[in-house]
Amino acid sequence: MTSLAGKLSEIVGKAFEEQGLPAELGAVRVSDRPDLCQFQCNGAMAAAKVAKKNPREIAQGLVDLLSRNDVFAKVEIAGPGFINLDVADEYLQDHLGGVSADDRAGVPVHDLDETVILDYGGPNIAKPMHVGHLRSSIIGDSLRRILKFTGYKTIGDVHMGDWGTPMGMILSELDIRGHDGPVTMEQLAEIYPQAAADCKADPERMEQARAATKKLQDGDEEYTKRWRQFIDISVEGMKKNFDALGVHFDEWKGEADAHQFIAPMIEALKAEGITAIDDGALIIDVTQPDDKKEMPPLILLKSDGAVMYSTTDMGTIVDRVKSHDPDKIIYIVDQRQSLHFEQLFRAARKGGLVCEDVELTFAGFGTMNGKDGKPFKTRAGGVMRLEDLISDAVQKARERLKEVGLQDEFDIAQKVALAAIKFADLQNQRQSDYVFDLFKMTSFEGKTGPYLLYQAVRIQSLLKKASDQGFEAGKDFVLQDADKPLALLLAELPDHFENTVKNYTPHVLCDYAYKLAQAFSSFYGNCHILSEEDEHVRASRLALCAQTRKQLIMVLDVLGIEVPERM
RNA sequence: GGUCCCGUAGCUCAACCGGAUAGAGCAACUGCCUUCUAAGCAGUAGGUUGCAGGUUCGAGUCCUGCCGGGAUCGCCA
Repeated sequence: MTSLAGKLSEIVGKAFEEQGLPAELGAVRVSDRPDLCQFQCNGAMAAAKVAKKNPREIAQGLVDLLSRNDVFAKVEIAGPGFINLDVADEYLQDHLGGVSADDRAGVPVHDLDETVILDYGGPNIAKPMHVGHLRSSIIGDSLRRILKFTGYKTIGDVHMGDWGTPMGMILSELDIRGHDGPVTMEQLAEIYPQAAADCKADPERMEQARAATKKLQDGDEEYTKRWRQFIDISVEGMKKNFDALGVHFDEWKGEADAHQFIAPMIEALKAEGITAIDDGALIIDVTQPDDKKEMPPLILLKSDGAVMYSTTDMGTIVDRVKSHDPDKIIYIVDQRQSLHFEQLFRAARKGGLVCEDVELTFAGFGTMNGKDGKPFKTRAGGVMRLEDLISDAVQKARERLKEVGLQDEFDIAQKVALAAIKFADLQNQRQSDYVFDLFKMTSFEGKTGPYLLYQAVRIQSLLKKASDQGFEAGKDFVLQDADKPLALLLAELPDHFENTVKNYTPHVLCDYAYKLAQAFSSFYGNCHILSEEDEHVRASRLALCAQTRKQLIMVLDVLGIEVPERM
């Protein structure tokens, strides 16, 4: 199944073909002038440009053909050569009947049995999770849900930072302090920043950290034991955070898990003759003849022989190909790492780590800035902890629940709070930076997650009342003029889904969900539903409500947002 | 300095392949809870899309130049 615009595109495309024009030009889209028509096709103007003909003449030929089709209630030419279309009520009603009978609301299934690995979250060992981790986690988890719904086999991997120099910083700091035995999360949270600051300030201290890193990577028994311990304790904390966010992973791997693949990989790359030694480091040149910009080489081994993130990222690709044979690997990582990923992808292809037909995508996200336009910091200069943000939002939600006379239910407050946080983040375009605003993120009014929940909950309540009165939603639609905006919007879902999947942009679905909720709220305010006298109209409107609820829940679900029973 | 990204209403952001009258939310103002949840609805106001050219029937979107901001440019991730 497809969207209504999709169906119309096919019909209009055929008309183009009959006129000896390419079918693609028959693409129909939702009109951006709803006052004039429901749908528009701009292809006649494009065709005219190529054929150097009068666009209105071309449009006229198409209009003559299309007017004979009883799918359309109106076909007319406007302006320079727009073809404006209205569908017949019966056609819209039939289409909607099909949508409501489909448990996917018309969203097609991608059934090629393809596997996609998503790399998101990326928390670091020994650092408490802060709001900076939100974007990767939330966008990644949402993309995982979206692709899963679309029909891919999905694997979400947290890909922890657990094998680089920060590990050496911690281990050497423990040595300096003479610390023996296990460390607690609290100790770690104090030790790591101290070590990092010292290393930054003192090159000699940094050398110690590098040496410790190398020693760990070489398998030193004592270091490995300690490392294992603080990894375990860190992961425990992370899981708590991700659980609180409702962010799911299928794999809890990290950089260290790539270690076993690295030595053989490097041997193979050397054998291929694509490596070189430069300043003591082992590198792969990834420049290409048509490069306009400078492209630094990818470093496989540092001059001291230790591995770094470029190495583990390569090894991780080997691991992923071996264990899952993926068709796509998508990285949801800070935009600022784009150069690294370009180098990585080039090196991986050059070294034959992945086949040509495996898609490697860097789905970068923008930086979370403060109101000053610089990367977000709290007033104290630190970063806001994730758990503080969540408890803040939950607290506000509980107060709100009390205000509106619902007894304080933690479950509802939790759902409202998470909806607010997640929607506030996801509605931003993935690629661009955005301003972190605590107030906005914990707001429940306007274009927010709770607004969407509220509309869904209203529908639930309405449907319950209806069934209490013995009214049922109909299977057929009998649309009045006041019902049509909502009905037409319901028929758009597949297009927005497609757009989101193509570009990995959840904000497109956020926007759609919001528009749908808005259209419903307007409909709800303008139309009698339960008190509607005509039973066919009433049943049809109940069906519209039910369908709106279904689609809202469906979209919110792939955004990682749960709807409470009431609020 | 090289490369890349951004500049849209007072603020935060949309605008699918170049389409018609550039849309939302917040903040401001005016109405609406005696029919279904006011976390809401209806409405008013707010714009030379940074500036100057160009391409096009048509430009926020493409091209050139300029101004302003940001990111990045080998052993950190």
